[in-house]
Amino acid sequence: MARSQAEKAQTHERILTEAAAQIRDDGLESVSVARLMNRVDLTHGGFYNHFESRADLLVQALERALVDGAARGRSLRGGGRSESFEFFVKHYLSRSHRDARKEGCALAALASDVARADDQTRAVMQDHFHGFVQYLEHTMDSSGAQDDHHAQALTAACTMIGGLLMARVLTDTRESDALLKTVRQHLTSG
Amino acid sequence: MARSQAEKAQTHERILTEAAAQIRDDGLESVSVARLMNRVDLTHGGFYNHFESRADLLVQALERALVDGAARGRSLRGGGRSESFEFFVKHYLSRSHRDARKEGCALAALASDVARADDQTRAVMQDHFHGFVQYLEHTMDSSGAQDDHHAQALTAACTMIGGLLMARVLTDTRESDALLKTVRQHLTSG
DNA sequence: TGTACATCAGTGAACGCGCGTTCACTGATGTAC
DNA sequence: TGTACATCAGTGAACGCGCGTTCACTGATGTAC
Repeated sequence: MARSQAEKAQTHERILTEAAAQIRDDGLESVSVARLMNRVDLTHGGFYNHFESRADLLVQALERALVDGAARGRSLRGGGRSESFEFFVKHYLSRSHRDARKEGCALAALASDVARADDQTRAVMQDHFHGFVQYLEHTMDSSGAQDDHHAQALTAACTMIGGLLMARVLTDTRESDALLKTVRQHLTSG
Repeated sequence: MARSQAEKAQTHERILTEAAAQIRDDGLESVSVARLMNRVDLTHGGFYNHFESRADLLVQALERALVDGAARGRSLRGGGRSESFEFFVKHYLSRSHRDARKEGCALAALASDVARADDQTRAVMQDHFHGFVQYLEHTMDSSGAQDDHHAQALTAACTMIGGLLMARVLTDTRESDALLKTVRQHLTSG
């Protein structure tokens, strides 16, 4: 039942993509090797042809989750001239983003998990957090204001991540919607 | 080896306090019944004299973690007239709070975990989030400004939780310190 | 106050289960000639 | 192009282990008389 090299690469990709979705949906610790392999229609033994260990997979899946989450944001902006801070905030703090954990920003989905993880894992998220802040700063630079854009971008990033997280915590949909709206308005009014 | 009723209450308390510290330090899923009981110098069988199940314990431990986290903030304020927004933000976004997950704010420690938990669990955190926002609003009401304090308190809460979380993610201590300082200044300059 | 007894907090063996990982095996792939 | 063979992706049984939960047991507690 061997497969070609191209097929192996595809399999690797499928495992990683599934794991990345899984950890955003249910946390780093929710991944079980056998269950993960079943979801991509394979048996568990083959896992070790692709990854050294479960821990190795988790680091790679976190990286992938962060990339996928950022890519989703990028796809929204498309080719148009929609790279405004307001546009980005509006989509980041939207009901659809709140309700799509599996496809959404991995910074928010996994912040608490990674905050208690080892250095290697935190370093992966740290890099992507830098990218997130830099993008925000970039959208601000094209605006006219003169203030310290880095400090503003850093704070906005924390507000957005915290806001999305708390919107996902609230059980009352109306209240969660209201939180998103309030935070959105606060960020785009200043 | 039976114990008096007073001793039972003490045991219950010790289990709950230990579990509350444990989940803030290492997440809801990190609790194992046998390990938890060992940490309070008991054997695992006795656990079910105190809790219906592990899931039951986790809900109660979350409640306790949130209460303990809030109590820690309250103890800082002491009896003095230190209930200013600035004072609270300064301590919430401090290095010592960042480095004391076990004793710190459970909203930040468990936000991602709870965001993906069941309704009952999320409702527990929701209640405490309300309390957190109300306290912030209260500290603002004593200030002179006229703006919408509820909206400001809600946004500040998200910024503080997101800021503390990301400070814990960053592996570079200097950078983490700088993040805390930047967010602190941003919150207390407006 | 003293005795007889029901209660029940805590013990530790046992249960069935899913976990991460290993490994002998299979058969298609892809290379050497 | 055709044949012989090494490689290696994927299979599935097996491993030892820790998990949550149950239960018969123990002996101090605390009540009834």
